[in-house]
Amino acid sequence: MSAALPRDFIRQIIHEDLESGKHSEIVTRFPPEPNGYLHVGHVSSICLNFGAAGETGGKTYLRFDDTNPGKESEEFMRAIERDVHWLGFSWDDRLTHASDYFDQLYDAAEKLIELGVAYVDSLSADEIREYRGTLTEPGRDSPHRARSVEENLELFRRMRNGDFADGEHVLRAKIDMASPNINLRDPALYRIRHVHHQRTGDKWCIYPMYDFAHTLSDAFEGVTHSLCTLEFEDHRPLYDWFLDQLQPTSRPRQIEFSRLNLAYTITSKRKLSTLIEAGVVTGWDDPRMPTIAGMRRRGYPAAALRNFVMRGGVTKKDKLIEMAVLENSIREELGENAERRMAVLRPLKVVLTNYPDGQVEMMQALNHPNRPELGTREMPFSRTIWIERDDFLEEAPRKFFRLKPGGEVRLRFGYIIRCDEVIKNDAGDVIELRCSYDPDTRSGTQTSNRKVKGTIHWVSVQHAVAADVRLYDRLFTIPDPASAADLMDVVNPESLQEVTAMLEPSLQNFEKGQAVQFERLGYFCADARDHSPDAPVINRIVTLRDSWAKIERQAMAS
RNA sequence: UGGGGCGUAGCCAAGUGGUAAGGCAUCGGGUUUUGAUCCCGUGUACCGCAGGUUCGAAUCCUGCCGCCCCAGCCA
Repeated sequence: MSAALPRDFIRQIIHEDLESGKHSEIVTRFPPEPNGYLHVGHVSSICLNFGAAGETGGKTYLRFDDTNPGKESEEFMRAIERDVHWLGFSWDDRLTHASDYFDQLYDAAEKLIELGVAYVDSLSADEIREYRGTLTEPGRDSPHRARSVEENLELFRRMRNGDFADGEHVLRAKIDMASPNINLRDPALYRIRHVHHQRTGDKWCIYPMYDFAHTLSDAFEGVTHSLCTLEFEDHRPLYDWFLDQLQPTSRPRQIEFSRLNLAYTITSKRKLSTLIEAGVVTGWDDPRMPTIAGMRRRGYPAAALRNFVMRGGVTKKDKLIEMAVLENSIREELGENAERRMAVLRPLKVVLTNYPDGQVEMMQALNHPNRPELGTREMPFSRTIWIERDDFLEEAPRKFFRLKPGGEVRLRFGYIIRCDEVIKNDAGDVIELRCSYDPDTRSGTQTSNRKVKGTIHWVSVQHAVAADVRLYDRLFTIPDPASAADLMDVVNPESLQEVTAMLEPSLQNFEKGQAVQFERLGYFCADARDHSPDAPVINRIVTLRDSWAKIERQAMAS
């Protein structure tokens, strides 16, 4: 059991801390800023935080880092809660906000002033930038750096009371303007913002900065291990500085890990919203979006996502994971659990000339070839059926074992048919096939042990249900779209293709969100938003592995 | 030419001084009424490079190279 658990370096630290008695219970937190939707990258953080704590009987807070009103909203909070919950994690009563601690944070700020390690600066933002120096040159002390404790206290209180306009003053930590670590060059702690806050209303007009609020929120909640991404590594000395100065009863430890990047996608909230604003996608939950909401709507199972990030592990190395890994996790999950159905994406009509007109037979179809306990369903079979256009080739290569003139194929759960005649329109397009069926070859009967190399799927024309099927492909044309000068240059114009497909009648009651495999095509789900029984809208989750496509590719290459 | 990180096969990733797990991908093959699943098999990884310590190093030391992050009153 425990041997199956991942033992990445963070979990190792956690176990050591438990064994050494440093901690008796592990407490972590997932601290999103509610200024956008969660994406694949967050899945890894969520699974790490909730996973590492949960595995040891510890607990995890879902804490909204809502220190920048104006950019944050309730809508995003609700979406985040929904996503984390859907992923399979719960926080019980541990749903908190940085804003829950605004009073304590304010008190802590005054304490820093009293300690003489924080001061009110009255330089403008531009001046502060100038004084900060550069990566290679030290900064200079602000002329206001030497203000007395009393003056600082008075100024800071007046800041809180609303005596000043935005930007007039800022509270800064007094650390070291010459530090090689720029985060230590007197970072801002509080800024004036006369903005309504989504939770605290107009109570405050000064708001704490991330480093200050985050460190103390961790301490207030008794967080033992504060896990964050690599870009905050430089902030750790500041994190520790706050703890050293204020000596809270609980001392959390910050540990950084690398974020997860997925090939052909982006995980920048800013860029994601650009896509929405530009109309490239329909919203945060567009099935092409790498957001949790988008992936959920696309039909990716939560378990697949969890397995996917577990496989990647937790390290400090920059990574760009191939799509194939994600797709494999999805196929693995769906292959095991999704029931099978038949649907024809690009229909080609086939008339079985020797099949009695008007006759309908009910064929027994397995819901899952490897799991007989999932039962069977009936599929009506008749004289006229739809087959996939791709399953017929007039001039077929030797290895093509589907339908071709004079050739035979098995209709899955049906009969073996032979193509006798190809009917074309004036333009020369194949519009119909005339075939004959072999009555002795009905699936399930022992009357025929004839074997044909190919088996194709089909749907009876008179019983078919038409549906709008959305075929999705990667949103970008290059593996690392974030590296593009202009994102718009690398969006895949063919990320969405819509077709009118023909579904087997049992799909009449396809339910929103339900996922099935359309045999030989891939996994599909009824769109959670647009689908309805009389106007089915279906998303392609992922295709099946396609070794025929590979053979074709190889043929093309040679 | 400041500081902080990271470098093990195409992509991830174990490994913590004893002579390189695993997954995905690839390429073969078997089973198959989904060219799916499943099952076998398949990789000289100069462990970034160069020195050094050691009986012995991916693991320790030194130097070098490459990549990422930091100059928001964003998080």
